[in-house]
Amino acid sequence: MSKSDLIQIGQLANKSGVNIQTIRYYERRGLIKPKRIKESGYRLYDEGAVRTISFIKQAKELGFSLKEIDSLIKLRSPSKANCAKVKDRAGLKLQDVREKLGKLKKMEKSLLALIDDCAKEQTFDVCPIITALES
Amino acid sequence: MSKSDLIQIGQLANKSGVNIQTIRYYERRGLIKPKRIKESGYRLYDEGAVRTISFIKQAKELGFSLKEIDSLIKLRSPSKANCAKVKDRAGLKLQDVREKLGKLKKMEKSLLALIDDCAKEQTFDVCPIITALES
DNA sequence: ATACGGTCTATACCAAGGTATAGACTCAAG
DNA sequence: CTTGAGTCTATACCTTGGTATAGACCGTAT
Repeated sequence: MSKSDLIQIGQLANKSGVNIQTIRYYERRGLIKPKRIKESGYRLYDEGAVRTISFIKQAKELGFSLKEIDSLIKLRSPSKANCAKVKDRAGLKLQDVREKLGKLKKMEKSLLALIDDCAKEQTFDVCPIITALES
Repeated sequence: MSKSDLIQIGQLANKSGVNIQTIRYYERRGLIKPKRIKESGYRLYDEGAVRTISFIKQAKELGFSLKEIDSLIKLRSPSKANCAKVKDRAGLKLQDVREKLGKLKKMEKSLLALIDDCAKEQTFDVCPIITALES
């Protein structure tokens, strides 16, 4: 597929596994926009759009809101002019991500422990899953 | 505070930083229940409830739905009878958690790269953030 | 015994993130 | 040149995860 092959919204929806209305909704929210629009009003997208949608889906699964995802997406293509600002915001996002990483690692550990203990047919007074995330 | 000190819903809400209605909502959803209930109907909670609520809050931030969190909580206290089932479900949750971990790590990496490149005042053709999560 | 804050149930409302429908227009195939 | 699938806008509706309010009851300090 060459760089200039543009697809319609239905194909984009298919490729990226979301509803057509959802794509239009993301557009209203400013998360994505078509490469170009025909005179008829038909939206035309490039391959990058598939990646953007799949990014949105995954970031959502990681607990980011559409607003946060928007600000992540907008970090793209920093120029000299906005580089400092982008760097700051990327730093903030990095903190978020690392916090989430820490919590998930604790959760992973406790699930492993649970599975292990279970194998030994043990029981617990205190739930190891819940205890895992104590600050 | 001794083991038998029970607190009222308002205190629980305060300690765990959520709304009183939210606690009652979680109860309706089966995520939490009071240690005991007075004849007056007043709910009384132990310290474990604070931990449960804080677990729910954190798991939500990690992108788990209340339904998923419910099933995580219900993994607690496996007995010989249900141990095999608990082990299976813990295994499934572990997969979820590891997938999320992988994605977050990619995100962390690309944020670091972004910050680094930004420091050198570079620009990009393709957004490194979005590219990061490609499967 | 009364006042005042906490709690109860029930019900209504809210925001985020979609999803569905109606009615009109587009476009490619026959 | 029509027919059927795809798309358009606009609007209404839905689910999840809460939050607020009303009206009644509880509990304790004065």
